[in-house]
Amino acid sequence: MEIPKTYDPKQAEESHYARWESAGCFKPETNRDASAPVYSIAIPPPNVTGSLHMGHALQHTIMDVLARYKRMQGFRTLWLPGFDHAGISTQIMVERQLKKEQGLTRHDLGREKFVERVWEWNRQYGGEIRMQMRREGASVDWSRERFTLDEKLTRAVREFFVRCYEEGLIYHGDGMINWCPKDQTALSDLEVEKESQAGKLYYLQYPLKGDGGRRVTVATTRPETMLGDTAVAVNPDDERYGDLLGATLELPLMGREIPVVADEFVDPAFGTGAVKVTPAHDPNDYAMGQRHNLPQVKVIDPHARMTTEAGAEFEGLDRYAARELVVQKFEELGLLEKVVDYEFSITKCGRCRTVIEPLISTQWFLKQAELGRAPLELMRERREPRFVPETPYEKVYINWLENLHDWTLSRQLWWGHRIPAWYDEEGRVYVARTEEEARRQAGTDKLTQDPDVLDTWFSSALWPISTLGWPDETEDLKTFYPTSVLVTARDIIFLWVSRMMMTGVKFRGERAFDDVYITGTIFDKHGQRMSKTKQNGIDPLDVFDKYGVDATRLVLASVGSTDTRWNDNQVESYRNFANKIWNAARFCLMNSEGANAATGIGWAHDKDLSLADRWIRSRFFKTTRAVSQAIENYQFYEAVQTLYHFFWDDFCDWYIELTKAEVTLAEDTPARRGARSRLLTVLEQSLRLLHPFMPYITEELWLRLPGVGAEMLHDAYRGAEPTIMLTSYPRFSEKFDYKKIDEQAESDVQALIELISRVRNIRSELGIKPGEAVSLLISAPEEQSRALFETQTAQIARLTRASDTSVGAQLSVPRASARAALGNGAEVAVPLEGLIDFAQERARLGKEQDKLRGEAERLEKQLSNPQFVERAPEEKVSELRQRVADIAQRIVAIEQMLEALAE
RNA sequence: GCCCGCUUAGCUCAGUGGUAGAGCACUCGCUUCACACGCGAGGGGUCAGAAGUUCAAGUCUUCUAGCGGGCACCA
Repeated sequence: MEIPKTYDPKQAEESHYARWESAGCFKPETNRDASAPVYSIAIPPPNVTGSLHMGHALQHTIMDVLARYKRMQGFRTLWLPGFDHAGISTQIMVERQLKKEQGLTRHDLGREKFVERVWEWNRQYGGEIRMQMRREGASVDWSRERFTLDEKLTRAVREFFVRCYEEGLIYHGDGMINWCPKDQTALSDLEVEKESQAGKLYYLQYPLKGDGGRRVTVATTRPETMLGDTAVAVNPDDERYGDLLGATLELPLMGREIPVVADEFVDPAFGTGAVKVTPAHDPNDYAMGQRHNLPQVKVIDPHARMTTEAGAEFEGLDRYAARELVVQKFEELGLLEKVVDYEFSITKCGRCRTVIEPLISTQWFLKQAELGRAPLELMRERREPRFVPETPYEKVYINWLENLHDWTLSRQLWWGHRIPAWYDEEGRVYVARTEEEARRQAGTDKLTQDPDVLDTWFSSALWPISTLGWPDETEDLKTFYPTSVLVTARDIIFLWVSRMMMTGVKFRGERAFDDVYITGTIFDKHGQRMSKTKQNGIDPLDVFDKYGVDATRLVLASVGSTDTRWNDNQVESYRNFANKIWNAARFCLMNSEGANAATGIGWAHDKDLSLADRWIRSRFFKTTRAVSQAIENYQFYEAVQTLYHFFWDDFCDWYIELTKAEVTLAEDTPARRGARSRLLTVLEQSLRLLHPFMPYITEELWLRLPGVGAEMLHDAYRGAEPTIMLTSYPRFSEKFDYKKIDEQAESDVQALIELISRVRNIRSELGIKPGEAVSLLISAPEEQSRALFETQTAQIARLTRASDTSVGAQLSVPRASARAALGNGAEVAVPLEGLIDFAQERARLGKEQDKLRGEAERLEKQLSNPQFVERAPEEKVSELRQRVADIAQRIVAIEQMLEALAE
């Protein structure tokens, strides 16, 4: 079989996904075992706009590793894909495109045509993301793909809305909301961002009515809002203002009379201790206004321009122009006390970065605090869901649920779920699942539907249940809910995670997911957040092209839940690992004549197994156990490291090398066939272990192995096409497989490795050319190690490039030898007559002895501490004693070697 | 203001009480019949600092410094 020397990831990436997909490998129905346990994940639906970034690739890798792992274990596995309509951001992008290409606004087009255009956009970009996900190898069930605006999901949204309305959780009314003057819509508290900014604090003086010239000074960052002031508030305990309570001030520029009120909210230590109150344009002032029954004077309109109520001089002015004019007028009137530099935080629209204008507006609201109560109890009583990592996310989640505010649901947009509310000609509202139902309620068909749409996150909140068919009691819903894990980024714990828990608990009576895995953030190499505006993002597709999907997945799995700076070196090293796998398989395949991956080692017939076989089997099962535990505990870095070192160090560096002589025998003997088959079996099993992380290369190689076939599939997938993804994942059972862990074989091979390494060290340090053969004299006074070395002389000779190797209890060693002390009193000598520099060799041994003495000193100090001997566990103490004895023995051995070298 | 996280080899990061690790980078030697995306051998860390608990601390506690994050407030 011709196999290229270097692995080409593209070839494998193009070969397998379509086959897996068309064979139905991703569908849970492929699992024929009716009693199979269930594993399910609902993907965080990406926005259709734009393309996938590294954060998506990270989440998808984690989910795919879990899905493939569970699938191979025989779980009925569903990873459900889908997309989010992402109301505001999608609408903004299409509007931008419309402006750029045709110079039109959405209003020029009209609602219907505009929405049709957004659908068109979705069809175009959705395809791109599907392509990217296929490239990633994501084993999602495309037949169950969902979109938040699908008819069925829309039904779920209406059901959610109507039920909450009927229960009084949703209401229609006035409230102080975040308004984006550019996007012309209300926003929830979670869709706005605080930003700190350098600005000014203006000290304005308001004259007291009637009293000869007395003034009260208020401090403000927004002088233009004074036009809407309807009071000044002071703290009731503030003695400076005690006599002013109930007094009346004359509001400059407006001439309006406003009262001085007392309110606990006011902090006497801040500013002047007197606060101007603008109930119509500030959330805190709004609340104060309600407490004191103050009028609300709206002076700023939805375009952030001043209204008629702001007065003729200001009407129509932009808020910032009005600010300058107000300040100028105060200065002219001598009422501007001072202006100081001041850093404050400003609220901006999360999408367009426009400064938010708090406005009183009629909107739909959800009493989130009531919906949040059940999830909070679930967390407190049963600690569900389980957050990974637990800190800090569990606390973050709890804190959020404890402080819930009403959620502004309505958006003045066109792209999204239309609010299921209709108004009759008198303005009475009817909330219903359908227009017909609303008509029946109203007793008329002259109804107008509310023009607004719902916050995108309202439909997202239903994702785990709506995608499975809710409100219908579908088989999928019964089978796959609650989902097993949610894998997502930390910035949407409030926006999304908590809300899915609310709807899940409300409508299904239980958690939406068992676990919540929060991924880390990937920064650029300077530690900066990747962003489009900074143009410092790394496109996953570019990395796939450069290093291959499998290598990239290993990096992403290793990143897991830690924040990391992106580093190409890391990908390169895993690319090299993929190549290592490729070449190890290449070696096995080049030597596979007469062999079979299916029957080889059998893992059982001990009498046929060499020391190396027993050793690799033991290493393999320890690896299997460690990797499974790591995946179960979401310790992906640990899993990857374990696999990497097992494959590279144990399998390639030692097993292949130790068995090479037998595997490459010229004659086709039973011994050669057996060795080859065992080698193939280890490879085949290793590929299975690697498959969840590296789906492409493992499939590519697995299919080439002689002897693989449909009979190797997991019982649950009987009858399916042969593919590694449906084989059973190797497992280690403490009860049945404990005999496969062979500590004797492990310590024997460890001794062998030490011997070989010491000889190689001698060769290297003494500058003996690689081509130059040496002789080895191995003295092993203990029977057992002597037997070990005797049976392994061929391997020892091969790996140290020795021409002859003698083993004995106590061999006499020529003075001109380089020597090394080994365990169990053994030692190895390399006679080097004429090649050895005595001084250099003494120095080498001296260095080794110093190292050992340092360690012995430390250990003896510890052992001589009676407290340690008394209080430390006995096994610790005896372990230490044994080590000290071993080191002492080696020190003595080296001492003798040095004496023999003495002039 | 409250809460939280991080600080380990030049770089990116593992390591939740018992001999300080990996990859990359670095040094030396190798066209050794799977692989130079490789093989072999090396060098490199007072685990941010201080105090404490413990027989034993990178690991637990407290404090300090630097960096980062979340929440509240910001008139």
